[in-house]
Amino acid sequence: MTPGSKKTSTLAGKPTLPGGSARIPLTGLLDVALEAMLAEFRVELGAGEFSDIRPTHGCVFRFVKEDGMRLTDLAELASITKQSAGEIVDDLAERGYVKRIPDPEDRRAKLICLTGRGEEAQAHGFGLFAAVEKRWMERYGREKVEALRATLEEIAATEAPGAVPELARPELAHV
Amino acid sequence: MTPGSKKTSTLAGKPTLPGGSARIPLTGLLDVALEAMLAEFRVELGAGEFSDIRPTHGCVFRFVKEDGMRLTDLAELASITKQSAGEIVDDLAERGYVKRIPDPEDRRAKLICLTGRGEEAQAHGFGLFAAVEKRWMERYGREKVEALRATLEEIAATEAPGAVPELARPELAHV
DNA sequence: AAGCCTTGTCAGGCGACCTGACCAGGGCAC
DNA sequence: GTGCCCTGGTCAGGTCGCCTGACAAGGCTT
Repeated sequence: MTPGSKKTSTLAGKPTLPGGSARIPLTGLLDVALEAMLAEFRVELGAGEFSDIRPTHGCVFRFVKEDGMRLTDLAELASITKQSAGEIVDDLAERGYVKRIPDPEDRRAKLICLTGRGEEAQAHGFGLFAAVEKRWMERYGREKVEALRATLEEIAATEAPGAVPELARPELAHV
Repeated sequence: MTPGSKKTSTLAGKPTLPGGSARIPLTGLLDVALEAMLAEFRVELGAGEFSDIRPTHGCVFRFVKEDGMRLTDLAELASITKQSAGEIVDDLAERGYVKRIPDPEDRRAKLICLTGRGEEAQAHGFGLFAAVEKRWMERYGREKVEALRATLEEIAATEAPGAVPELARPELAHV
C-alpha cells in the first residue's frame, strides 16, 4: 500500500488480541470501508475536469447552502474554526469555485456562494459518489449496501443531526 | 459543535443537491458514524490511566504483532512512510509503551515490541472499543449493529485484506 | 454615545504527515 | 574474499491542515 493513499484514522482498530478471540473494533471496519470508498472517489475526481479540488475543499461542497452561507455558519457545521474555513474558502475562490457576496442583511458578513463552475463541480462529485455506491452494490449485493445505508442513516441522524439536516427532519425526506 | 472535536474526513458527503432528491453519500454516513464512535472512545481513553496516548499512536497498537515487528513492516501495514512510523514509535518508546529490541535475524533491523505497560494499554483500548460497541447495540438494536459489523467485515476483508489479516483467512476466525 | 457582542481577517504555531539524502548491514556475482 | 546493489532505519527539511490569539469593522442595546 502506497503512502499517501491518505491517512487511516488511527486508533481505529486492532486485529488480534493476545488471546486470539478478538473482534476487530467497529471503528476499524468503518475506517477501512470509508477509506476504500474515498480512495475510489478520489481517483475518479483526480482523473476528471475538477482535479484541482482537494479533500479539504469538501466541507464547502458538502455544507454550503444553495443561496449562500456565512463563513461562521459553515465553520460551525464543518466543526472547524472560522479561520480555517476562511482559508479553505479563499483557496476555492481563487480557483473559481465559490464567490463571496456581501450579505444584504449584515454589512459585516459575506455570503459564500458556489459559482456556476462550483455547482458543476458539486454535481460532478455527487455523481461520482453515487457511481461508487452503485459499484459497491454490484460488488457486495444491493440488499447489503442498502441495509448498510439504512442503519448508517439512522445512526447519523442521531449522532450528528446538524450535519445531516434532512435526516433529522423526516418530513423533508420525500420532497 | 466545538472545533477540535476532530476533523471530519472532508469531501465525504453533501446533504441536498439543488434538485432536492439527493441521498447523502455513503461516505458521509460512514464518516459521521466513525467520528461519533471515535469521539466516545477518545473521551473514555482520555479519562483513564492511558490519557497520554494520542490518535497517532493507534497505528502501533493496531498493527504491532505479539512477537514484535519491524518498522518497515509496520509502516507498510499502516500505509505511512517508515520515517513517520519511526517518529511515532520514538514517541511511544519515550512514554514506555514500546521498546525496540535487536532483530536476531538481521543486525540492521530492530523489532518493535509492546512493553508490559504497552500491552495493558492495548487491552484497555480494546476493552473501550468493545464497550462502545455494546452501547451502540443498546442504542440502535443488537441485530442492526451486528448486521452492520457483518457487512463491514466482508467489505474490509475485500478492500484491505492486509489490514485485517484474520478476516482474510477465515480458517483463523474461530480459533 | 457607550459598551458589548458578532463577523471575518491577520499573524503565528503545531502536529502529522511527506520527500530526499544517507549509513550500516545483508546477499549476491564473480 | 571483494565489489556492488538492495534493504532497514535515521537525519534533515518541507508542506498541509488545522489551531489559538489579537483585532478592526459593523451591529445591537440601553
